[in-house]
Amino acid sequence: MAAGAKVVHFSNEDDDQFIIHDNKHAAKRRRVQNGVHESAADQPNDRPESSRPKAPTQKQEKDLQRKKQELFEFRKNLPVFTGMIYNCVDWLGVPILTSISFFSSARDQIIKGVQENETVVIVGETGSGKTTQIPQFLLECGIGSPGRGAIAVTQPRRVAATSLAKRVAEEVGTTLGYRVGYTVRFDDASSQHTMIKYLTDGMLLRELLSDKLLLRYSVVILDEAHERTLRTDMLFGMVKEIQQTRKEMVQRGEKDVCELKIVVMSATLDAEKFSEYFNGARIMYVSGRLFPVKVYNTIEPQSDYLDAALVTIFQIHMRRPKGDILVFLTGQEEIETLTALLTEYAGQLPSNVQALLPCPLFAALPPAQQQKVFEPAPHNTRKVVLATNIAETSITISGIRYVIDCGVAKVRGFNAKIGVESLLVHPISKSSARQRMGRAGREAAGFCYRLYTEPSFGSLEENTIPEIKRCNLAAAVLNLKAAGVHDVLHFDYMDRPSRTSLSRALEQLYSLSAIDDKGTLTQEGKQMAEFPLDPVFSKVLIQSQQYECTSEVISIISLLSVDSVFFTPPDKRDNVAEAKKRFVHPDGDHLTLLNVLKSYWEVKGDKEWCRENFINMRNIKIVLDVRNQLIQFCTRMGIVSSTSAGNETDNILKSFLSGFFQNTALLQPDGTYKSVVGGQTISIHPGSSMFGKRVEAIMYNELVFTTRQYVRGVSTVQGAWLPMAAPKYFGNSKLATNA
DNA sequence: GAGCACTGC
Repeated sequence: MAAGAKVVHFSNEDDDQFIIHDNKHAAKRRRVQNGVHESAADQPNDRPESSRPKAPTQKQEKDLQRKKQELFEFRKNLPVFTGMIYNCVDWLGVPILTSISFFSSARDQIIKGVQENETVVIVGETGSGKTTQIPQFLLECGIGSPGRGAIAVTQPRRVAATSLAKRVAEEVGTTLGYRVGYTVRFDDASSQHTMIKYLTDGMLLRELLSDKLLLRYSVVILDEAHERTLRTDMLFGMVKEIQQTRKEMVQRGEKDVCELKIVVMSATLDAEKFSEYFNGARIMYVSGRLFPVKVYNTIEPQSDYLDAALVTIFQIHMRRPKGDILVFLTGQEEIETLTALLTEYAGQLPSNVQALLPCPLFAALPPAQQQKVFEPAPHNTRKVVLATNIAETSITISGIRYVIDCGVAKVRGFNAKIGVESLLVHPISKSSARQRMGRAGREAAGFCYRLYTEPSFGSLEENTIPEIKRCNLAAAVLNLKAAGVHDVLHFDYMDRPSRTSLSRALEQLYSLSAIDDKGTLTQEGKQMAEFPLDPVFSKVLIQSQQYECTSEVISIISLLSVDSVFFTPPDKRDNVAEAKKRFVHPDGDHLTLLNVLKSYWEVKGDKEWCRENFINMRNIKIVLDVRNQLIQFCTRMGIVSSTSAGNETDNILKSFLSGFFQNTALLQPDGTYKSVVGGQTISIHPGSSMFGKRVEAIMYNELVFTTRQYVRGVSTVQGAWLPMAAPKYFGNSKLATNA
């Protein structure tokens, strides 16, 4: 390689490399001061209003039928409709035709498959139409019917559930919420007439609490099963058990019960694992509609993938035909750094070359700016989307023909032994790398540039570790107990969490008095499980009655349920810090957050005020939704939600301490803080109002290890409060005697 | 002195 110049060499590439001057120093992770964000406050997020679940009028009926007919022309050409169904694939994933496949359509085979088997695993690539069509097939053949029960289709994400329901309602020819509908948090477009219901997996878990055998459904379709979210994994175990129970009930001749069909849908080829778990369920493969993607790996390992990404972007830009580029990076900071560098270099491009438009994309970005990613690039311009993992599953962008994959991602972890969460950069799995690659082949043949060598790819884990094995299970275990699963240690998990992790969750629930020493749910535990909250928050909310500050506690819990009520454009960090100071309460973040909400109410949510104070309007709206929902739950459970602490703000903090007594730290003589549980040195996150302050004791909302053990959501507490907050926990400790 | 992947009830 020439001195002072840098090229990234990929496998299979021809030799004419585009060379730009070595920018290694420029690419260092410096904080970018001149970002590209223009407006501070985002646009209000207008959540689509659910249509009222009514039967269509005669006129509507006519329009609906016309639309249905139009859509049918498209539907009938989908692979899942008339394509091939394969019973098996060879080791490369290439389908092997079997004789049955030739005699009937894919549709008929799928129907037959579900009719003849209690559980079916369907593997289909993106574009096969499985998620929209299969529920309709099952409705048309009568497996889903008013007599037998409805069809539930679970999705890991809200947007997917709502948009799929809208589409399928049109295809079926019904008004949304009537025969086809959806149920997600804060938004329900379903009725007793709904036969196909799309819902988030979390929502089905909640329905399980009141309908323990899911009797209103005859089929449960678990979609996107390969993602292995915590909730999908919990559903696996629960529906498997329910299926067995209902089968036995039918065999005993009980009335008003039919067997439960389970359909597991997955995009990847790990179907054997699902099949094995579901007692050898039948596997069916549906062909998809993905275009081929040519993969390049670097010849040498890259020490700085950000730098390598920058060079690769220009290599593609100068030498490859039209088509937008999607770059996978790990986080906001990297994205902002690369956006700035790209803007800088793009300005130096010769005038005969098309322009380059960087578009950052990450979850914390305000919706108005996320929207820019979807707008087609201006004439003679190539769009470069710089994204986190959000573009791997949650957001699909059209026009992408080139993917650059850095091979790493930030992953949430949980060390059950010491009970600490972490957020660290980790190599992705092969399946994740394939998923990223596939983003280049959705509309035409594409190209994927991996910024790591082929042997490195070979050494990656096959699949991402399921979430259930790397998170705090307290909420999940409480949910299981409330749904009637007493023995959570021997529950039928597809991937069993470690014993340490389960024990820790049980211990935590015991310390919160949610379960007794036999592991049985207490009265308080039952109440805690009702709330759509982490058990710790539920505990605080229940305890707030004694401290007479339920109103404030509900507000603060709602505020803590979003990442941040502020929005920080990269070039306005100082201004944001300045704005935050206006709300600071000397006792810390809990009461500071409350001040933000109070101020927001005082100005009645004025948009200009929000802009001036860098208030994240999308998140404030979520806060208000959560708050309203919590008030509703309180009313239902006989908790007076309007009780206010007035000026007794200590009571608010004492309430929080009754749940968060384990999340406390004491000031050491050297000025650092040491956690009460575990005795670790922790640092207050720079985003906290308590940053740099020294007080006797602090309580924090969360502890996450990134570059250090950082605590966020921090407030001052008095050491003397600790034994009062958790007598069972601190009763014999030194702290209690000192106090 | 200095920083927060993504979902969901």
